[in-house]
Amino acid sequence: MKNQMISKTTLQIFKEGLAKFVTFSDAEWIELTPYLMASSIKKKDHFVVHGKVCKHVGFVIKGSLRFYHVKDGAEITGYFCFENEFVSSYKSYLKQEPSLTCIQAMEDTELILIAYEDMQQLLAHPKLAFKMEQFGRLIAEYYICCYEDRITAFIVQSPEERYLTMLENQAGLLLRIPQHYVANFLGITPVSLSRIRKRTLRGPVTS
Amino acid sequence: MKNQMISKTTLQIFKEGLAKFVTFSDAEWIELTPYLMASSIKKKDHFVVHGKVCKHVGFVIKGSLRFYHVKDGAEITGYFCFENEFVSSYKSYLKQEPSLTCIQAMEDTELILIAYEDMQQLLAHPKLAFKMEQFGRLIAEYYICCYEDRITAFIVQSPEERYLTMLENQAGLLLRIPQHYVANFLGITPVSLSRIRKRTLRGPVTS
DNA sequence: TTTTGGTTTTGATCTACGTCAAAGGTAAGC
DNA sequence: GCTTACCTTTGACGTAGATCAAAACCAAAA
Repeated sequence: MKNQMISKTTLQIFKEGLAKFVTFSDAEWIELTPYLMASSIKKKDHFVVHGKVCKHVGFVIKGSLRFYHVKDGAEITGYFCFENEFVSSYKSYLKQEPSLTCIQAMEDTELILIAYEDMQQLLAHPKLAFKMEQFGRLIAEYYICCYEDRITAFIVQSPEERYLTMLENQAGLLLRIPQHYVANFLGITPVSLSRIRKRTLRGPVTS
Repeated sequence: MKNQMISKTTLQIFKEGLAKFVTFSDAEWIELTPYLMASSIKKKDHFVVHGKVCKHVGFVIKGSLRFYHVKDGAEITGYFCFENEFVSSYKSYLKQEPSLTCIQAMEDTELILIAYEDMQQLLAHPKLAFKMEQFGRLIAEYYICCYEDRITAFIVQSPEERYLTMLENQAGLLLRIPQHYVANFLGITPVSLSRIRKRTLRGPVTS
């Protein structure tokens, strides 16, 4: 993971990504930019590893990442991040405590990072504090909604139903993620997912 | 669900509950109080029902509630709230869209409520806006951490393991919640939970 | 082209959890 | 007390998903 200057187009993508949550004025962007870092992660390298404190929130400019846990020596993938999404081991980042998950790039990935300490400064910044608080609240609320849906799926749906709804709502992702990662994400083994696909006769591309 | 004046002790409990997130000065409390409502819900009555927009966030002063979904005519309980916790059908409240979950009092319950419109006013209030934003952010972040753990449990643990960790970490709750609700919460049927308990020989009170 | 490493599929078998139904328990109400 | 309503346990049995292992597939590297 190495850090560089932020290109103009990268910054533009970031601005557009943030616009869903808050809009900063040009003057505010000038204040904000010094706290941002560009970074790239090569495929298979890690954004954060188990046991280390997650020091950054990232915004994915390009590429993708997966979250996984290690249990009995095996990796279990629990989540994914793609372009225009934020990425962090949230609990670790928010509490600055060791991360339970690993986050690894699935492809060569470009990010904009904000370090935890910088974020604390921004939250106390005379000109930016209010909007940063608002931004933080809206992001957090956004993820609460996502997580709520995901928990509900585990409570009320069978693995097969979870696969089929994923097929309806996020078919694009299925084309981009190795199937055994998807299986973990659904809470089952790769072998079982293969069988579910066979019996439902509905692969991601079937026309 | 009926609303009344807020008693002094109720307000005190609320203040202490908030203190985990933000502390308001006496002057700020004077501004804030008009936006609060006391409310009570009788056992089995609903805080919000499926299909209706959730108009309030509540803070539980006394009592408990359960979240449930209805699937094929059956109720599936997915979450609980107890004293000193916030309660709302978050996605519905935050987006002001129809709720997918029902929230029902498991016991006679007393709450402090903030209506959505009032919250919007507070978030724009000249004196309180900043702290309310901060408060909102911290609450949301708190729930993100809770949800993250819950999702992880579904991904990496078996139902039996989930039960045993619940037994370790939240044994108190098991004494207060009917077992068939706990079963749903763990993602299994009441019959299966009964068998897990038998085979692990570890009920909630075994000494 | 062949090799290699990783992924998906398939087969055989096991088992935890689901389903249905009956029997006990327990607590509230009459 | 008895009744009623609701939980929990138990039994019998079905099934989806897990496990283990082999084969097929596929794409990148040599």
